[in-house]
Amino acid sequence: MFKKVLISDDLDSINHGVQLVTESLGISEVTQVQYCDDAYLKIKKGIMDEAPYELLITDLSFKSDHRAQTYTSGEALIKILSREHPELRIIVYSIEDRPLKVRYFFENYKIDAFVCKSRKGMNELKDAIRQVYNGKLYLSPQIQNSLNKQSHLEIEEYDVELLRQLAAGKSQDEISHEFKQQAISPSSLSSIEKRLNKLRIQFKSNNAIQLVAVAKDLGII
Amino acid sequence: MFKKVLISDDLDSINHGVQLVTESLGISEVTQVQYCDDAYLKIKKGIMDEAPYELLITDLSFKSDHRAQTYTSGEALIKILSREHPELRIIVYSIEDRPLKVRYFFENYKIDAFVCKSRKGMNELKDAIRQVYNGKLYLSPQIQNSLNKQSHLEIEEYDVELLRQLAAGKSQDEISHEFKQQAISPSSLSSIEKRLNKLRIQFKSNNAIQLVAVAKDLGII
DNA sequence: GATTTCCTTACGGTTAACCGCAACGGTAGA
DNA sequence: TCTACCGTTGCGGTTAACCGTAAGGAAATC
Repeated sequence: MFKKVLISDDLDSINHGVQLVTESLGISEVTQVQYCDDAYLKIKKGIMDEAPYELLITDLSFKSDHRAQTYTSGEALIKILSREHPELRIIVYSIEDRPLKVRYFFENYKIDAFVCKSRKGMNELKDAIRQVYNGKLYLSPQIQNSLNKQSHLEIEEYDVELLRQLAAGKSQDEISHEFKQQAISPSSLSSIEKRLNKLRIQFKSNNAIQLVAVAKDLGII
Repeated sequence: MFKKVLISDDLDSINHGVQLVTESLGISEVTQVQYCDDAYLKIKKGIMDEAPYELLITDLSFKSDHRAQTYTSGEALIKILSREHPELRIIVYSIEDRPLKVRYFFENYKIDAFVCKSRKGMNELKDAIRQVYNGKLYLSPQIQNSLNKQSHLEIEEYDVELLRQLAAGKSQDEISHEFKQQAISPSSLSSIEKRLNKLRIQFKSNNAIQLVAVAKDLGII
């Protein structure tokens, strides 16, 4: 089993719950932090001391407070760590359960497990730690279909940007000008209309208002 | 100190964290549940057995799953309990920290404390239990200004319904008919236009699309 | 090299949203 | 009682969104 594990979650209640899980697995050295920056520093220090952490269990969302932070989210932390220390195993433990988001993390950052905080989250986390220790990936049962569905795959970065601009209150005409200026293609008003029409059909929406609402529900924007 | 306490939170990690707090206060009989319906039944049973729970510590948001529930949220649970058993002390332990929401619970349900899940949530919860035991109210420091009513900007139920209908893809004309049918006043297209205009100004939105996006971000819908 | 296909763009017509103005009715205060 | 005020409703004009169609161009296919 892992010997040295780092737990990173801003909520103290959760941190204690996770610590309970690691202890039940007989992991000797477990450290808790409540800020992503602290997690980063602990991991760096572990490597310098030649006693590196083998596993990071981290939340995604961290409330900001008076302490200024370099890494303000679990994603930022995972991003830098997965690049600088690809040998570090990472388990995401989050309330997030939208398939698109889950897949995003596996595809972009090579995480080892994604466990959804839930009624059975602690048991799932225990399973996840075991699986990851054996070199396997782990996904909470409720999101196990997240990795192979291509239904959401059709959304491009362009569409996301379009939806973001809409949600920001821009008119289609303004977006057209914006895209022309940024040399984003296609940029004509007509193309933007057509693309939005496609998205409306895809997401079964009556109009742009509902479209943005649905996109927000799905975590696309 | 309290002798019999009920903890209600769907996340097992949190439940364990809260249990740790109650144990540290020397509370002998602590029960955990993960569904609001279970909380309601336990409390009813306690009264029937003439060994009632003195304190309920509950979350607000509960994920729904395969189990059909009568009470699907902490609010529904608190609503019924505060009416049927006003002698029961209630502490809300939630990630919610928006002043309007916090004040809403104090004004409508006579809760005894509102503790925000946070980095220091467990300590605050401990303080809250002590204060409530001494017959006082408790508020997490970060929301202590929530109770003074400064905000005339309060959103009415009517506005929320309007925004929901918009987000569901209804046109203003359709909403007008809908409201007429349900005898919701005002229902004229003109009034709906005017109300939406007011909301747009209030939330600094350019159009209905951005308005719905902002409302979703704020958790209004 | 010609044809097909896909994408971008343009344009006109229809519908819905947005905006200001004014009329109506209920209410509270003079 | 009169009047000022406020919220609701109706209406006309302007703007933006929506929708179908078609022209133009690039890449792909044959």
